[in-house]
Amino acid sequence: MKYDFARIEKKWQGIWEERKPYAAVTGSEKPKFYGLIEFPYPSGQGLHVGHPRPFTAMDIVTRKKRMEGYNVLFPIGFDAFGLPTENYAIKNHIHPAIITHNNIQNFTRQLKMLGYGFDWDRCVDTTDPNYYKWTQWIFLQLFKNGLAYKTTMPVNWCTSCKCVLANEEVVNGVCERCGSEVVRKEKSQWMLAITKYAQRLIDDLDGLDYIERVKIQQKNWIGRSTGAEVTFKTTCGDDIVVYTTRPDTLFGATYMVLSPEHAYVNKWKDILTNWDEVAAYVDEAAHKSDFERSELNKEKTGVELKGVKAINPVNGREIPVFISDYVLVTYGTGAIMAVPAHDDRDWEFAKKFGCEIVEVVKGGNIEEGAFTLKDDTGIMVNSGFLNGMTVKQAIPAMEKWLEEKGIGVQKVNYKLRDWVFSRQRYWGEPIPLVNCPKCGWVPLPEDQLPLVLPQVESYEPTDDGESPLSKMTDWVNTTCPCCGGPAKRETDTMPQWAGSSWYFLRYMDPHNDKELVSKEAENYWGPVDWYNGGMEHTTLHLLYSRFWHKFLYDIGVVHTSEPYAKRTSHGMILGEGGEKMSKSRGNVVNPNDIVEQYGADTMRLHIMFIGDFEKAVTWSNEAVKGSKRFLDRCWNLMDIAKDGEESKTNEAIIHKTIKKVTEDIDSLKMNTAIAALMTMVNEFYSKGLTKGDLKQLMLLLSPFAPHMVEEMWELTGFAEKYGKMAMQMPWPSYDISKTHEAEKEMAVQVNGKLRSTIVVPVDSQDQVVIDAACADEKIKRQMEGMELVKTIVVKNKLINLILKPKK
RNA sequence: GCCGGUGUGGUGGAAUGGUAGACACAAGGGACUUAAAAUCCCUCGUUGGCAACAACGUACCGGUUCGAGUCCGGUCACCGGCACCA
Repeated sequence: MKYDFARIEKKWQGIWEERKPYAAVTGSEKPKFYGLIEFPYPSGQGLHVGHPRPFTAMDIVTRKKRMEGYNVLFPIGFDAFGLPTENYAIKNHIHPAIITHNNIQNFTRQLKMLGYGFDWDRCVDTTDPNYYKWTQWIFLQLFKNGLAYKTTMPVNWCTSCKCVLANEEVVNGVCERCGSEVVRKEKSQWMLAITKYAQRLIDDLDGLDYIERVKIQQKNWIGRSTGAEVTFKTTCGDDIVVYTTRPDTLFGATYMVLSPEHAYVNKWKDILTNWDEVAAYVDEAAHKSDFERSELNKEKTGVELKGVKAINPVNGREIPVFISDYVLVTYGTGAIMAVPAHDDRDWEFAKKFGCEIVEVVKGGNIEEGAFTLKDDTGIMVNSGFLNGMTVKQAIPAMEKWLEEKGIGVQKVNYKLRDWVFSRQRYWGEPIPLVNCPKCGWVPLPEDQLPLVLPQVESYEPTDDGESPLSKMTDWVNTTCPCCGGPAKRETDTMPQWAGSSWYFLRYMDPHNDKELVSKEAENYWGPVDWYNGGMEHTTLHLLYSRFWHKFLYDIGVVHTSEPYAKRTSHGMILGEGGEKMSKSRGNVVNPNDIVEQYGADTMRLHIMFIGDFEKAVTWSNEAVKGSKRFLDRCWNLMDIAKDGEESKTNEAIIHKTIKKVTEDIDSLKMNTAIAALMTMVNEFYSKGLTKGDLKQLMLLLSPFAPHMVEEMWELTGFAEKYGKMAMQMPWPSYDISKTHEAEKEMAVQVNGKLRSTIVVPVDSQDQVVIDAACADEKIKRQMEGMELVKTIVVKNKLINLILKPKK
């Protein structure tokens, strides 16, 4: 009988739909396993070939866990708010909700076509009011706890999306989503105080089983540094506070720089003798985007604030004060002490503006460039009481001195900024706050949630930066929940990252209309045991959701301070030619086509076989055939398998393969697991097999090719015999003593070079092996005129004979 | 510039310090077939040789070791992330 994948896959998908073998039961006696994949954005293009890679891997992991006796939660949902849908709505005049609904249906159909073992009854949709009710609820808790605040600040403004972006959404100065220019714009925005969690977000990484590069990337992004805040007096009476990581170089501070946005610039307006020049520079800087500012880093610019001098606290010297856009207002105190001898940027600036350069760490040539040390062993000079110390000794010495004099304190700084949370767009969760002229920002009472998105005429954002919702006067004008007076609703919406920051909790209890998740369900399922997702989310979704989860932990909603116990990441799938798949290159592979031509099981198997899961791989349509051929060969084994239990002939290969596949699935080495299965099948063909042997193959293959295996399981009578599907059987176990063949081929080296191989009984004594090696014809030839001085035997692997010419 | 990662046949890729190239794809040869597809068998790192075999070979240079793709030091190339963060 031929392997008719189309019929088989349709048949079993129907059976699974009906019998629900993937349903997770909250509170079962079995140990729980919560495997999670990043839920997709239901785009109009449908499933991309990039989706099945992580989905299939976690599907295999969870299928094996089920067979190992775990109560598995493997859920799916849709992260459906977002700009592409909104833009499509604008263009085609269809409501985003309708588009979303259609796209979700299409995705659902495609995901079911691939045979994933999702518990569909727990499917969530972030745009469903029953879902975003709880997104809004969490926002209200953040607000009530002082972690959501509104402030006017320069923000990243995408000129094309007409929308504010978070720092994490700006890549190389352009919008991560659309690639358009991002400019600075002063706007009043809702912010989330993620920086209050910066230290915990770093510290708690240590206890987590995340792949190392994720931890490193998150740490770098949070960017913790330690140093000191030092106060400089000025001739005008105001003190300038700076942040420095190198207080030891204070004697070398020959000038100061404030950022153009520093509050003192305006405050000193009347003192400055060159105000016009200063004002012009400030104005110019204000109109540059962050990108332009850093692009122009070839040449430092700035203006001296004439009329004010600062006083270096260690030597009392008066030093000039500048403004320059190389000092960022958003980091530290927005002001620096410049040490041109030991900082590249300060050196460059000092050369251009003719500032004094004083060497305070010996060893460089400060005429040619700043001497920036890679270690802290440099010796201090020109530094009064620090002279002769190493940098390592000088830092605490100076910190102590500053502290005693009351002019400096130790300080920790982070690069991480608070999260710009509001968006001037329609297709997002409404922010459930009301602005009352008397009471200020007032949260909506929780019993009024969800605050449903109103129907609008046009979703088009405006150039003045107002959300489309602002035109809905009926909706905007409301009454203050606090005093009952007239008030206005917030018209900005939440960013796409909101709904995805907690969705894994909703899966635990998706239909609860009283709480976002019940205590019982959260206690049972939390935390997520294994979360796989893309590296591109490391400093976005992954960081945001850790932050929200910590907050939920603090207010007692969840019982763990971290959401995910384990995090792995998959590599990208590249198009033919090793390039990123894109419509313009015409190298996009549609999973539909592969499934139609070869079947879902081949698609699943091949996407796992293609290469190292963590690395980028190139898709090849040609190579898919090999995976199909393998499944055909598995199927055809039914014709040649003889009746009987597991055979002695195949015992070693079967036990070896069980061991290999078991270990490889746990470490996501699906490619080598499949290679091992292929080797076993090849051996079955050359040595013959029994139904008992085939049974083991079917069980091992079941997570990879579930449709085909269930059909084979039925045809070979095992379904009837056990009254269970193959996927419901226990995972095969191996006996380590049965993984060895009776005889082993061992390599024989002479002076480390392979010269021959011998076959000896497994676990032979060293002397037996050496004797056998010396008796080998090829080795005998090597030994002529030589003397054996040493032997090295690696059990069951090799013998190395060290020979030396005879005297 | 800083932080990660990678470099192995024609291709995708395997190798706890222990027989480099498992497992596949492609290619070539053969069987079956009227023919094609499918299937099955054989060859398949480079050089020399009919062969047995020998020499060379995991980006490059050096080191440690009985033994290095793997460990150490240095160099080059590519990929990803961050980047005027004081």
